[in-house]
Amino acid sequence: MTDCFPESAVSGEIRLNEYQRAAVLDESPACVVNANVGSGKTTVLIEKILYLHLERNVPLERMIVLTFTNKAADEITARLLKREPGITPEQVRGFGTFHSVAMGLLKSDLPVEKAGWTKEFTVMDPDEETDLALDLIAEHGLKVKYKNRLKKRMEQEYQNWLLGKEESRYKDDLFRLYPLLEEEKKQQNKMSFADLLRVSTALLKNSRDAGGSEESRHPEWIIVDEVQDSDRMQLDFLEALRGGEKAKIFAVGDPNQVIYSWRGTGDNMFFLLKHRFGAKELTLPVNYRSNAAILEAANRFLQFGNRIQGSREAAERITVKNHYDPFQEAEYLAGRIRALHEGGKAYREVAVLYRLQHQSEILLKVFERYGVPCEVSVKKTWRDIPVLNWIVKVLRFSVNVSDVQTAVQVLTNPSYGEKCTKKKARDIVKNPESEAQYATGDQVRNAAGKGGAERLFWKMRGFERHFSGCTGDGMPSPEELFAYFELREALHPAEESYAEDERLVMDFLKKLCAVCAVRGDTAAGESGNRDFVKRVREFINSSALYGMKTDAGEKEAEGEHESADSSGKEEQPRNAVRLMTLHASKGLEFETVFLIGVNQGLIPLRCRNYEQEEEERRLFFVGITRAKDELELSWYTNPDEPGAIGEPSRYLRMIPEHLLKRADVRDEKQKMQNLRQLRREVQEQKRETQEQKREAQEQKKDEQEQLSGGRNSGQIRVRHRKYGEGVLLSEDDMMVEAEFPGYGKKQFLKAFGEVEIL
DNA sequence: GAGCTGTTCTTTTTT
DNA sequence: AGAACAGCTC
Repeated sequence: MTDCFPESAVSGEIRLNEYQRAAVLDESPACVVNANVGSGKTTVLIEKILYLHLERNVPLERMIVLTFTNKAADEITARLLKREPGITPEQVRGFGTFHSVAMGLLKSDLPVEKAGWTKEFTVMDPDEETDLALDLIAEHGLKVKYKNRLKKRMEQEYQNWLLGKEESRYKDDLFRLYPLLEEEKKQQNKMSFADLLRVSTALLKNSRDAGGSEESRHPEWIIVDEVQDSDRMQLDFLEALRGGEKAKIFAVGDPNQVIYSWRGTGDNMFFLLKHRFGAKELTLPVNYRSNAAILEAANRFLQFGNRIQGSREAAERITVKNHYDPFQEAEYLAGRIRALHEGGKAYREVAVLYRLQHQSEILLKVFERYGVPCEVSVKKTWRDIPVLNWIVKVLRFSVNVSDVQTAVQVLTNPSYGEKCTKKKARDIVKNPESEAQYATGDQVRNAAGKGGAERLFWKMRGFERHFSGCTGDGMPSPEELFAYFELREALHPAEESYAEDERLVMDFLKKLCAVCAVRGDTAAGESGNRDFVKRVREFINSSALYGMKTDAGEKEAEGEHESADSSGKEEQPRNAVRLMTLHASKGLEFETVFLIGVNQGLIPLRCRNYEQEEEERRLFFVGITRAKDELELSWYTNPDEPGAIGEPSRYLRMIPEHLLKRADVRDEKQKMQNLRQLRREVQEQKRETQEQKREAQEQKKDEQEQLSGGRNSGQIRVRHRKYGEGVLLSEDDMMVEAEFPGYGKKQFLKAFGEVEIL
């Protein structure tokens, strides 16, 4: 029992401890591995897959490997490929996030028609579902409370609705909205993220109950990473996928790292899964990451399982520092990190963690001033880049002409394409003149005389017809696509941003064409779509789930030009200090970690109930266990945070004194002078962002007004006894809206006769 | 709409 | 604790 894992092809140079080995070799029908923090969880997963594949002759195609995030999915395939370079993409088709695997099943294995969609369905943006819901609320005159928080509400109460509850807890029409929304999504042949899971689960169950399940439909093995992060729907999906007892299930997770239960159900999914599948529980108790002091502290915060065993000798104590306020601390950190760097520490091995997103603002500003390279971990995808967001929508409608919502969004975009009101866009989209003319291509020609909006609409409508013949060598080039949609005009060449927009769009189209071309070569045969349109649809769908990486955000990196050619290669993390929230830090590790703002009222953040407090405690646990060698915790005498008080967090008292090294940083008068200026700047910046937010909100309001009431563009003057003369903005049966210089927009009930139209 | 009172939420984020 | 919203009356 003490010998190492057999040095066969399976283990190669990898050495596993006895617990890891037991997990790899276990073949119970269901097994959950309680993997302590830093215990080599992913290694076990990889070795398990290779063991099953190479030793037990389970084809990779018969395994489903599920992760919660794309990042984790990428890591698994990358590590697998490193061990076994011969593995093809075809073999790991069943590897991915819950959502992408569900989509794969719906596209190629399950009878999605039975649920009301067709195989050509597309995937919705999360925001789009909220927009669609708002349209339906208006259309059907539904009464729904808290409309501005609709997205959150819809997510939260969706489960209840699925469980057959009749009414929302707010006693409004929300539960009448769900069926309407579902019907509309079927009409427009598109699915939300939740639909992908829900519908595939239902269809899997259905096919099993029908008894006509072919063997191939059920995998031999289902392997799940980070199960503690899954929700009820994902558990249902697993159960359906398992198809009774046909597949064996192996799941890895850590109940002590549940930090997202606020968005799912309150239960700890690790134990829920264990009980639901009657799974055998194994543990991985040995931590390979942190030094002895950090682990001993972490053990005080363990909520489930036995203590974490360390693998390293005792070392440095944990530093606890008291700073006057965030500004003073930022300055201290800048100096401290620079010193670390001069001592040979790589910036990328240093992380600053905090509870709230906006705590990064001060750090960013001060670090910049002191020349400490740093990066706030917020990933950029095409969704954050307006022009790409638009072009994706153009393509989305082009490959799914039922998706009228997207068509309207494309046509009404204020920055791209010809300006078009929502009303007009709806007319164009909802009453496409004669289908026969469109079929002959006449519409596109006729539209030449009409507005650009109509032209673009017919281009999108005609996309499938125009490119349907394209296969193999006949694939269109990015330039052809650019020309087809007449993007030169649509992107507004007169605008300052045109050059950049054109570059972004061309890069995107190049990527699209490259992927479409490759897909055909490697995946020939039944699953290889010979048809260009089909491939574009596939690309657009997977990028909806994947949030496709863009190189756009990378340019901001410092003055020095890094490798000019970043094409193809995965973006490499810049050598910079990482700033991130505790949540974002999960799964990462750093040599040196600063955890800031460990004040009562911030860590833990004010809690409503005991469960919330427990989750805050797990969050703190996750934070301190990111550190390998050096951990520094700090609290403020004068925290800026509302709700936080100038006392150390009670979590600091939970760490035994002999593990700590206390050091207070007292104010230095001279530095305070320096900081006053900064403080002013940051406050100004805050005001600015607030203003921007307000403006954005007002713009949204304007759009809505434009939609509801016909806007009067001719300047009609009005008079009011208090506000004087103003301009009429809009008017309907009940209301008059006017703008008065010095008073802004005002609305009046017509019945009161307060305003006189001149 | 304006103005009032009472209620609810505020943070963390992935697909 | 304070903002944002719902629902009421005028």
